[in-house]
Amino acid sequence: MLNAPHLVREETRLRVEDAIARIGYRPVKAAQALRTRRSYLIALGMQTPAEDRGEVLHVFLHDLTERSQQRGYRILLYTAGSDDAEIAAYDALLGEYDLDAFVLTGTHTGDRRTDWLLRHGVPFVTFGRPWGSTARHPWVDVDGASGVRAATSHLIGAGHRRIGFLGWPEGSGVGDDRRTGWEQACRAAGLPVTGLSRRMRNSLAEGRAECARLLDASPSPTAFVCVSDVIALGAWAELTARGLVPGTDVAVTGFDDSAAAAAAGLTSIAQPLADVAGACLDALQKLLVSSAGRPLPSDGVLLEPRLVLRASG
Amino acid sequence: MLNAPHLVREETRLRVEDAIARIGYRPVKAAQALRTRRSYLIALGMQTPAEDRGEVLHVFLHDLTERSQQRGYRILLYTAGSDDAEIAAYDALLGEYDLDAFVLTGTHTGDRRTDWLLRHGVPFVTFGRPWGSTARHPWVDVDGASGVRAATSHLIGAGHRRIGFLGWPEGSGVGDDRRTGWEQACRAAGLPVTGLSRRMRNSLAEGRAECARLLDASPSPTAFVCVSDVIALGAWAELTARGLVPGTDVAVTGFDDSAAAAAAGLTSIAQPLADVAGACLDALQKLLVSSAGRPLPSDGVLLEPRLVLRASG
DNA sequence: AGCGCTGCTTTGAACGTTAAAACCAGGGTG
DNA sequence: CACCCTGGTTTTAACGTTCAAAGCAGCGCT
Repeated sequence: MLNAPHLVREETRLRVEDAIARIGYRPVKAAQALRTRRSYLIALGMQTPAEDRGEVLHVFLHDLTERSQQRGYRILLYTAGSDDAEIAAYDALLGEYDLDAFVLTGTHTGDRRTDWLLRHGVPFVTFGRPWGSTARHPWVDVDGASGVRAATSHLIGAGHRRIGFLGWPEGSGVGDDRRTGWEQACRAAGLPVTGLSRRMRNSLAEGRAECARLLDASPSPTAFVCVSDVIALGAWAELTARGLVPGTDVAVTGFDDSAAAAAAGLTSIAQPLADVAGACLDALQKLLVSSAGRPLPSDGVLLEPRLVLRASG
Repeated sequence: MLNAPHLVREETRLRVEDAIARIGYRPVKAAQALRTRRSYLIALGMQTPAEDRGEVLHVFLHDLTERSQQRGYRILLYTAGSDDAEIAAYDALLGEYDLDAFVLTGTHTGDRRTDWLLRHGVPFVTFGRPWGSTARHPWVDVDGASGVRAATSHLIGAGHRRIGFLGWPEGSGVGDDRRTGWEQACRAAGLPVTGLSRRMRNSLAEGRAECARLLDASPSPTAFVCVSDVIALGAWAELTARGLVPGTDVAVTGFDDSAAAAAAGLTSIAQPLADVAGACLDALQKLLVSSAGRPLPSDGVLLEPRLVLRASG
C-alpha cells in the first residue's frame, strides 16, 4: 500500500495518510534495508588528506551529502590509504551494510579499484575520468583543459604574447589534461609554447623556483598559467619578491579557486562541485533503476569549470 | 552464542568459529540494528564550508572515520546550515536510522543544538567546549590558550620584547581563548600588552592591514602572534611588502598548521586532530555503555596542541 | 443459484539477527 | 526413585518492513 498507492481506494489512502501524519510514522530504515536489501546508503572513501586537495574534496563532500539527502540517500564514510586497502574496505562494507553504491574520488592511471567493483557488479561512479584505463563505468569530471584554455585565452585577449605554464610531472592525468588546455589556446593564437612550460611537484616552493627560472630566460613570459593554486601562489611570491605586481606587471592564474586564492586575489578556475555531486547521483540513480546492474550505461559527464577573474590576471 | 561465547563448551565454540571462517559469515548490520536498536552509526554534521575552517574539519573528519572504523563504528553524514536546520536534521535522522550518537563541531555561544539533544536524551559529544553555556555534556577541545602561550613564550625566549596579537572579534569563544594565551605569556614575562592587540575578521586582507597599523605605531612590535594562519599569512604579506624577512627581521606565528602555513614556512600551532577524534569516541563509548544515557559523565577533555616551528619564528 | 470475474483489502511469510525460553542429559540429593 | 540442580544446546519469538497470496465483496453471466 505504502509503496503502491495507486491500487487502493482514494478514501482508504487518505485515511492511511492521515494516520501517518497524526502519529508521525516514519519507516525504520533498518527494517526496510533488511527486507529490500537496499539501504539508501552511498559509501564514500576519504583518502588521507594530502596537501591542498583536501579543500576541493571537503566542499565536494559537503555538496554530495546535501544533494544526497535531498534525494533520500545518505553518505557513509570509510577511509582508505591505498587502492588495495580500499578494496579490502569494499569487501568489509558490502558484507555488513547493504550499500547501494560507491562514489570514488581521485582516479588515477592503473586504478585497481574500478576493476574490482566492475568485476563484483557493485554500482559506482567516479569523480574523475578513468585515466588511461579501458574500464567502462559511469564517471563525472571537470574539463580541466577547457578551464585552462579559457584562462589562457583570457590572458591572450588581455594582450599577453608569451605565456608560461607551471604544471605537474608528466603522467598525472589531471595535470596533463590541464596542460593541453594551455597548449591548445597558445597554438590556436599562434603563440609559442616551447621552453615556456615547466613541470614540478605541487608545492609553493617549487612553484616559486620554476617561476624564477622562466623569468630569467631571455624573452621572459609576461603571464603564468598554473596547474594549481599552490603553484600559482608560489609564482606570486616570486613576482612580489622581484618587486613585480601580479596582475599589472605579470599575470598569474591558478586552479581550484581555493580560499587562499580568493584571499590573495588570485584569478583561478572554480570546479562546479555541486554540479559534480548532482551528476554523480544522477549517474548512480540511472544505474540503480536498471538494477542488478545489467545494461551499464558507462558514459561519462564532463562539466565546465568557471573562470574566476581577480586582480592577478 | 555469538554474543556470549563464555557460556558454551570449548568444542562447540571452535566448531562454530571454524564454520564462520569457512563460509565467511558476516553479520548483516541491518538485521542487527533492527533487533538491537543499535546501528553502530555515528552521525556527523557538515556545516557549510566557510573560509579556512574546512581544512581542519576535513582532516578531523578523516581521522574520525578512521578511528571509528577501528572500533566498529561508521560515520554517517548530514548537512546543516544553521542550528535550527541541524535540529530538524536530528529529528529526521533519529526517526529513520537508529543512530548511536552524534558528533557536533563548531560549538558557539547560545548553541541551541546541545540543549535539544540533551533534552531528547540523545548521546553526543562536541568537538569544542560549551562556550558560555551551562549545558553539561561531554566535550573534547584543544587548549588554544596553551598553544598560543607556548608560541608566545617561544618568541620571548628568542629575545622578542614587544609582541603584537592579531585576533578575531570579541565574543568568539575560540578567539578570546587564544588571545588570553598571548596575554598570559606576556604578562608573566613582564611584557606590555596594551595597544599591541587588534581584532579583525578572518581574512588575509584584514590581517595585512592590521599588521601594517601596528608596524606604524611608535615602538613597533618585533613579532606577531596571530589567531589563525590566514591572518598570519596576511601579516606575512605586509612584512615582505615592506622588505622585511619573516623570521629574521620580524617573527610571525599562526594557528592550525594549515597546508598554506607549511608551504610558506610559517610557524604555527597544530591541533592533535587524531587525538581529538579518539577522545570523542572514548567519550561516546563511555556514554553508550551506561546506556539509556542516565548518569551523564558530562566532563570534558582538553588536549594540548603542538607548536610547529618553521622559518617564520 | 452458482460461477467466475474484478477491484480492493487483509493476512502471513520472510528478511537475518538476538535474547529469552524451553529442553535435555547427567549427577547429586532427600 | 523421584526430584531438582547445573552446564550446555536447541527452539522460538520478535524487531519493522515488504510482497505475494489469500480473502471478500459486489456484479454480471449462464
